[in-house]
Order: sequence, then structure tokens, then C-alpha cells
Amino acid sequence: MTLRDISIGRLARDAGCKVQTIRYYEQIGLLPEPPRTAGNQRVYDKVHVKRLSFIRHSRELGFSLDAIRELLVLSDDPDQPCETVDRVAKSHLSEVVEKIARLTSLKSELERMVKQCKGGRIGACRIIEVLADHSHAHCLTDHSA
Amino acid sequence: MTLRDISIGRLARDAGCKVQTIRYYEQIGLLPEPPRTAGNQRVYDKVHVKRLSFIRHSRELGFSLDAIRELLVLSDDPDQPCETVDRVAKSHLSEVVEKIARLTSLKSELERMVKQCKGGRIGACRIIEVLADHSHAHCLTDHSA
DNA sequence: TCTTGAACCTATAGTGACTGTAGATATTAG
DNA sequence: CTAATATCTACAGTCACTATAGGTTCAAGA
Ligand SMILES: [Zn+2]
Ligand SMILES: [Zn+2]
Ligand SMILES: [Zn+2]
Ligand SMILES: [Zn+2]
Repeated sequence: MTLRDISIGRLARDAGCKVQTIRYYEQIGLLPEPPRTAGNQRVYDKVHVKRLSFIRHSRELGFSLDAIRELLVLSDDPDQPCETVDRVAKSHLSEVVEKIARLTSLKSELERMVKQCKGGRIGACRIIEVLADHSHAHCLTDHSA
Repeated sequence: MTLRDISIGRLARDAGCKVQTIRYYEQIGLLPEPPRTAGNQRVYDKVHVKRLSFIRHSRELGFSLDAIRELLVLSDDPDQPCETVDRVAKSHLSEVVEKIARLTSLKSELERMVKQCKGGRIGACRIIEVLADHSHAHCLTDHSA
């Protein structure tokens, strides 16, 4: 136990995640198993800190754990061309763009619905009416597709 | 078994969902248990069709099953004022708006990253560099919050 | 040295909204 | 009658954690 040894709690505070999250990453093979103390507690070093930082930052940017797994393998091989890195990032970007598009059309639909509600009885509420109408006659966009 | 009896497969086709989804809705109490044939197979009628349509349309508009459960209870009580309906819809709308905001800032971040990659070796790739940098020095927004 | 309390350990279950599978039974068309 | 299709139950898997229970280890103060 030297001064530079890092406990799981300290690592979690530094990385801004929960202790269980770190154990989870270890369990699914995203973080390597660290050495243990005589009492069986995990001891981390700078290499683990770096790897966990990479994972957390990628998660904050919305990458899936599978994508991150791929990016980690690639980042361990600095002489390879970065085409695959680029592909992973671009594919994630296009997923984000798609999600925004879907949510934006949802937003106009919901705004329209909410605006039409005049605050009477439920039997006359346009919100309920629109939701109950599966023909989508009241709807702007084809959210069913 | 009259002509108007609807099998679970037929109901699923009409509603645009899987058979298992219907059984799942029944299991969590969102759809009432239908009567059965002598051979134990579910038999639906127009009431079920209506209720499932309401659920599916609401799901397409992004409402959670809990919100839908609330909306269904309300829609069964047409004389009540529609304030609660309005509140549920508005609260969902504001969640959608928030999601769009988060994804939009993610999008600019990712676009920036992808643009900076000049297609060399991984060791020099700006995408990997940004992801590895947990200080967020290369980042536009505070996606860590 | 002893004690207390925080931090750590494993194992397991739960989240949301389904989807997929296995193995058995029912129904329908030819 | 047979073969294909549909349905039945029960359970596991998805994603990325999060929470809990019940136990052990560690560090600091008296
Ligand atoms: Zn209303
Ligand atoms: Zn619609
Ligand atoms: Zn690159
Ligand atoms: Zn950042």
C-alpha cells in the first residue's frame, strides 16, 4: 500500500461515478481486474484512472459501452489508421441526429395537442381525443413509422 | 366464437405491435384480461381494440406506460375536469424539450470532434484525444453536469 | 489496545418497455 | 387426417446502471 494507491471510493469520486459502476465495468470486462490488498480490497493506479476517464467521458458524449469497448481497443493501438475511430464517431453522430429529428416532430405534435385543450371536461378534451384516435387523423406527422 | 371475436394475432396486426407486447400489457394491468376460448386462447372485442389503440398511440407519442396508465384512468371518467390530462401532457412535452436540448449540445460536440480528425494514425487522432481528456479542455459544453 | 464508524466485499434483484426462446397445446386449411 | 400456423406459459435477455442485504476490512480516536 503506497501513497499512490487509489481505493475504489476515491476512484469513483474522481471519475464522477458510483462505486458499483466501477465494479460493473470490471465485471463486463471494460476495466481490467486491479490487484487487491491483503484484505481483498481493490487497489487502482494511474492506468486505471486514465481508462475510466476515457470511459466516463465517452459515456457523457452518449457512446454505448460496446462502442467504447471498440474505441478502447483502438486507442491501445496508436499506429493503426484512425478510420475505424472515425466510423464509430460518425455513426454515433448520425444516431444523435436521427433522435433529434424524431423528438422534434414529437414536440410539434405534443405542442399542437396541448394548445388545443381548452380546459373543459375530459369527455371533451382534445388531448384524450387525439390519443384515442388511432387513425392519426388529428396528427401532423407519421410517428407510427 | 362469433364472427366479431378477435384473436391476439389479429389484434397485434391491427395495432401494429407484437403479440408478446399485448400479453405484457395484460400482465402489468394495462389491458384487462380478456375471456378465453375452450382451448384457453384469448378472445378480444372492440373495447380491447380501443384501449390498445389508445396505448399504442400514446406510446408513439413517447408517453411512458405510467403516464398512459394515468391517462387511461382519466379517460374512463369523462365528467372530470381535464386539468390532470393537461399536466401529464405538458410534463411529457417539457421532458421532450429537455432531451432535444441535451442531444443538440451533444451533436455540436460530436460534429466538432469528427471535423478535427484528419485521418492519420490513432496516436494522433483528435477524437481519441478528446475522449481521453477528462478535464474537458477540448469540449464546448459541460456535458458532465 | 480497543472501539467505532466508514468504506469495502459479494451476490442478487430491480429499472423500462419490451423482445426472444423453448416446449407444449390449439386451431385451421387442404 | 395431417400439416402448418397460431397460441399458450414461463422464463431469460436487452442496456447501463442502481439499490439492497449481509458480511468484512480499514483508519482514526480514546
Ligand atoms: Zn383538455
Ligand atoms: Zn398520431
Ligand atoms: Zn482520427
Ligand atoms: Zn468533455
